[in-house]
Amino acid sequence: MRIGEVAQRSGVSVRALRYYEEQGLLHSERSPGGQRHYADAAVDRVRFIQNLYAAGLGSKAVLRILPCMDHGVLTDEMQDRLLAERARVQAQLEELTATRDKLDDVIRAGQAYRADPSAPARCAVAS
Amino acid sequence: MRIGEVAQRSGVSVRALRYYEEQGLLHSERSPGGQRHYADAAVDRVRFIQNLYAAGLGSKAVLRILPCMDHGVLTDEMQDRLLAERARVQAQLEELTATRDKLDDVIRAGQAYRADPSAPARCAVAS
DNA sequence: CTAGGACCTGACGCCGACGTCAGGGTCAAG
DNA sequence: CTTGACCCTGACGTCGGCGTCAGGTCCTAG
Repeated sequence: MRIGEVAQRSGVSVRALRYYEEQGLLHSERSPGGQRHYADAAVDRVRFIQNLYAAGLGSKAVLRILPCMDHGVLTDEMQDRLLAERARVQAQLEELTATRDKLDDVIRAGQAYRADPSAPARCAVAS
Repeated sequence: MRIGEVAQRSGVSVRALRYYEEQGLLHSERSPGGQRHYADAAVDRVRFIQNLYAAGLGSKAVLRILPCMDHGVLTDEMQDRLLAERARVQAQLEELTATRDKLDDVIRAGQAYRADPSAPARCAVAS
């Protein structure tokens, strides 16, 4: 499939796909005329890349992680990196959970205030 | 307390605090000489701002959310925004969880390979 | 009174992950 | 063979969240 279809299926822009290739994150075969052609698996790969970006990893970190998806092989160094990134993601998860809960607090406090404006007003900003 | 102490306690840079003020996220009283002075609550506020940033909200979104922390009052519009942002955070949480699990898959597959390199190698890249 | 550490206001720099524009080639259908 | 959709390679633009430097002020201790 060509780049436009990959873009559509994976939900990212054509420009982004070319950027990924530029960064060494995504490979393509070329037609005689120079156009990129991708295997079906590229779509999932792109989605995974997006996930890693969303998890706060930069393209360098992604570049360090992706090879083991290709080979299924894990050097000591790779394993360390993967574990380190896993830890980072886990930490992010916990922070995010706390933030969500805090948002819930604010929402609840506001609703309580709306129900009874004379009640104790301020919501806790406590950490 | 002055800006340096707030910075230290909240774990962000002095520059960042001035930036927050510039964006209308954080208020300070000024000494006669022009130096910023903060209430103790500023530290928690700053941490919360950081959390919201980490949750992927831009300063505009944060600016829309913070007022209700100050007043404890919730207009219809504010409530909608809060709920919307909560939903976004929740979605992020779920994506992140999936990403973490996928990382675990990769790690496990790699370890299995190391234990027995002749075993079925590739790990799943499936969405 | 003086030193030196903390603070002030601009204002420019940076970096990643693309957006966007220009100018031109490719390719399948009719 | 032509058309029109899709694709190509540069190369510059953007935007947020600060970092950093310059040149000057404040304030507290001794």
